[in-house]
Amino acid sequence: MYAELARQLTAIGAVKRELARTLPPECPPGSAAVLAVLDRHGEMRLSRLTELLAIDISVTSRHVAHVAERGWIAREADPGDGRSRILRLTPAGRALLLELGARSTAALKRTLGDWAAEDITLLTTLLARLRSSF
Amino acid sequence: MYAELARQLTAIGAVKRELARTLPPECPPGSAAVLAVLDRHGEMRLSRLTELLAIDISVTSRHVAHVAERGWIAREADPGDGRSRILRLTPAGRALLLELGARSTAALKRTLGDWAAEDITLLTTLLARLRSSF
DNA sequence: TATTGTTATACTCTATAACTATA
DNA sequence: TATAGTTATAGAGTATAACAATA
Repeated sequence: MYAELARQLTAIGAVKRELARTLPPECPPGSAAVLAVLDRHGEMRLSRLTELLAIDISVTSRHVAHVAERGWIAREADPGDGRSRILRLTPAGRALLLELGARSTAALKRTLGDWAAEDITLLTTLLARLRSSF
Repeated sequence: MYAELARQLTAIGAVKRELARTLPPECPPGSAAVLAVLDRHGEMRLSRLTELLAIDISVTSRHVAHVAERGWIAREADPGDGRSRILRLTPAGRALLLELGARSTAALKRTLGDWAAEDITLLTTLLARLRSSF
């Protein structure tokens, strides 16, 4: 049972790659993830973003630098701590995120069109639960 | 609905990384995937393996070279086509696979110990279905 | 001419370690 | 001294394109 789940988890990479192909060249998956988290959870500092992405802070730092250079997020001084900055989506970042959402939704709708809505919701819920278990 | 599924799919990378950490240094995830497919579907040529892994054939070629160098698979001449070779697990490869399965199972059991068996099966089934939809 | 693989190159993601600046 | 970030370096996965060998 566990072995089969492990197999499916590794094989799911193909699906993720398909979704990644819908992204514009300027916005690699790592950038999209940063924008999505900031949109969902609001402004935050780098360490908090690192926790939510579950990657090393050095990786987060590079992703953030990438999206900041393109004007999709702003880094403002943290009034309470001179070592960190507050990260926040800009209007341009929000607009891009809308576009990305439309693309991935279209891709999923195209390939999952024959799924029952309840099954999609169920899968989403189970994935969220799996993630929180780790 | 689709957007939320897309988000969970990208976030699931953290879980995959956790599982990957259980692998021995000599056997990166790509190698493990090759061995798993050969174990599940039996001997085959590179092009077939490429289909099953859903990656580019150039990538498959490198993964296969890696596991072949370590003696985990054998590449025998294809009697029907001089351009390709038949890939098959060796006893050493099979033994390694057993070890890998034990490790990933232990890791999943540790973190998913409080899940109902039906939920694990359900998640596995839905992931398989998602993959086949793509 | 078409197909099967291989190899060179490049890009993205990730982690570790060393380092700077501030608390 | 401890913490927040940054940067350099290295390892792994993947795709594209050019190429060799065989069908």
